[in-house]
Amino acid sequence: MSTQPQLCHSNCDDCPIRHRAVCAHCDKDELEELEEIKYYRSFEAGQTVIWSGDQMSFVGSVVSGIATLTQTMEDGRTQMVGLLLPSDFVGRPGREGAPYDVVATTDLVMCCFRKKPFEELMARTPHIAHRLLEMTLDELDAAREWMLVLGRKTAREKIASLLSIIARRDASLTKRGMSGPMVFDLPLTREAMADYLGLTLETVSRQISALKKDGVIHLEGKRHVTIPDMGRLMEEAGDDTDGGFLV
Amino acid sequence: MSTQPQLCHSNCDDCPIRHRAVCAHCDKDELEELEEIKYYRSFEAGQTVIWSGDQMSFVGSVVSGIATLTQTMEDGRTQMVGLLLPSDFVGRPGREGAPYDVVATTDLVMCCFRKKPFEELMARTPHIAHRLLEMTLDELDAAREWMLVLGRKTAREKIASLLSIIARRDASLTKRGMSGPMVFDLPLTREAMADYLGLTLETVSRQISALKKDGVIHLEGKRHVTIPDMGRLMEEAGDDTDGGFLV
DNA sequence: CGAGCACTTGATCGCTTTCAATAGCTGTGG
DNA sequence: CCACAGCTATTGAAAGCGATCAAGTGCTCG
Repeated sequence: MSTQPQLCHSNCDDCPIRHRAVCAHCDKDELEELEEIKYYRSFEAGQTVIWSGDQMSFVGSVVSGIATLTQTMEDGRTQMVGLLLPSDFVGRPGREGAPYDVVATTDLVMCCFRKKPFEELMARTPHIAHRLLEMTLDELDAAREWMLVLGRKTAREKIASLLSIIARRDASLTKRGMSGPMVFDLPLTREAMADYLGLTLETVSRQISALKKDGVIHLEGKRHVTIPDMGRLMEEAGDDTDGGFLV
Repeated sequence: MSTQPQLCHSNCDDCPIRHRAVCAHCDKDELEELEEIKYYRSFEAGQTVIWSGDQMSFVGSVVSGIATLTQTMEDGRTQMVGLLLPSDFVGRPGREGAPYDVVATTDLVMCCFRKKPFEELMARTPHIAHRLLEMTLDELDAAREWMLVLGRKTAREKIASLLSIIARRDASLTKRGMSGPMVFDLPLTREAMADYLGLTLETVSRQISALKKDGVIHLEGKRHVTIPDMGRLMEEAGDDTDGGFLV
C-alpha cells in the first residue's frame, strides 16, 4: 500500500497473452488502434487495484500475476467472486462504477486501456466486442460452477475442487498435460482460499491436512503441492471423473 | 412431462418484453430478419426445456413465466444457478452443448430462434451482439451477488435476500414503486428456494416461519407475501439499507 | 374419503465455526 | 548472533447452526 504503481512498457507482438486476451481476434490495424490507448501498470502483492464504488477510468487485461475480485458486507464478511489470471479482463464497458474490490494477490502487471476510447473502439470493432462476449460467457460459466461449490459441497469437496481448478489452469498455462503427477505452487493464502470457498481459514487448513494425510495430495512447505492422481482428486471434489479434459 | 410443448404465435409489436430482451436495440429491418427465424414454444409447469448435455438447436427469450437453470451432482445434490424471468435470454451463441438443465417452474412461453441462423445474424448485427453482452454482464453481476449469498450469509439472511430480490423484480415488472408495503406471490416452491439458496427445504420453511413470527413478512396461504417494511427486510438480508433503489 | 403433494414442526446429529494456543518463518535491531 | 515482532499456518476443544430423520397438517383432486 505504501508504494506507487510502476510504469513499464512492452509490445503486443511478444505479449504472452496476445492470443487469449480481449484483443485475441484483432488484426494488425485494430491492434494499432489499441496500442494508442494502452498503457501498462504494475502493482505489488497486496495492493488494491480498484476500490469498490470508485469510478473506473480504465479497463484492461491481466498480463502476469494474479488478482482477486471480492465483495465485503458491512460487518466485514468477505466473499471472493472472481479470480483473475493472466489474459482475464478487468472492467465492464458501459458501466460507471466498479462493483467489487480488485486486489493484487501477487505482483501484477496489467495492460490498461483508457475506458472511454476503448468503449468507442469497441462500438466499431466487432472483433473486440465478440471476444469480450465470449470471455464474459466463460466467466459466467465459471461463476455458476463456483455456485455449485459454494452452495452444495462439503468443506473437503470445496478444497478438492479449488485444487483441481488451480491444477488445471496451471497445466494449461505451462502446457504440461494432465497425465502423471501434477505439481504447482498455491497462489493463494489459506485466508484467500477461505474467502474463495466460503469457509474459515481454520477449516481450510484442517481439510488440506486431511487430504494430505489421506495421500490425495503431497505438500512441501505450505504452498508447494503435488497431486499424484488427478482422477482421485476429482473424485474427492465430487466431479465427474471422466471427460472434461480440454481446458 | 407427459404433454407436448404447444405452439402459438404472436407479433413483435405488442411483445411484452420487446424493450428488455435481446432484441431491445433492434430497428425495424433487424426485427424483420429475426421474425424469419423465430417461433414460439410453450411449456407446462414442471417440463424440462433443455437437458444438460444436449445439443441446443435454438436460443431464445423468456416471454412469460419462470424457468430455472440447475446443476446436479452425481449423488443428486442440486444447485440452482440461474433464475430466468421474462426478457431473460436462454442459450449461448457459439457454444455447442447445454451445460445446465433448464426447467419451467411455471407455465412458460419462449420466443425461440434457430441457433445457427441467429449466430449468423448476430455476427452482422452489432445491435444484437451489443445487447447480448449487456445482458450477459448483468447476469454475471447477479451471479456474483448470489455467490456472496451462498458463501457468507446465514440461512435467515439467505431467505431475506431471496425475498428482497423477488420483491424488487416484481416491483420493476408491475411498475409499482418500492415505497409502502410490497405484495407479491412467491413463484418458487420451498424446495426450489432451497436449491436456489443452498439450503434444505426444512430450513427454508423454518426461516420463513421465523421471519413471519418476527413481523418482517406477512403470509396469506403459503405463497402470498406482504412486506410491510422493505428497509427492515434488507437489514435482515445483510444488505446496505441505503441506495440501490434503481432496478 | 383417501391419495398425493407442498409445507410445517420437532428432536437429534454432526460438520463447520469460533475461540484459543502454538508452531514455523522472516525480517529487524540491539 | 540472538531476541522479538509480525505474519501465516496448524491444531485442539467447545459451541452453534443447519442437516437429517421423522411426524403431522392442510390442501387439491380423483
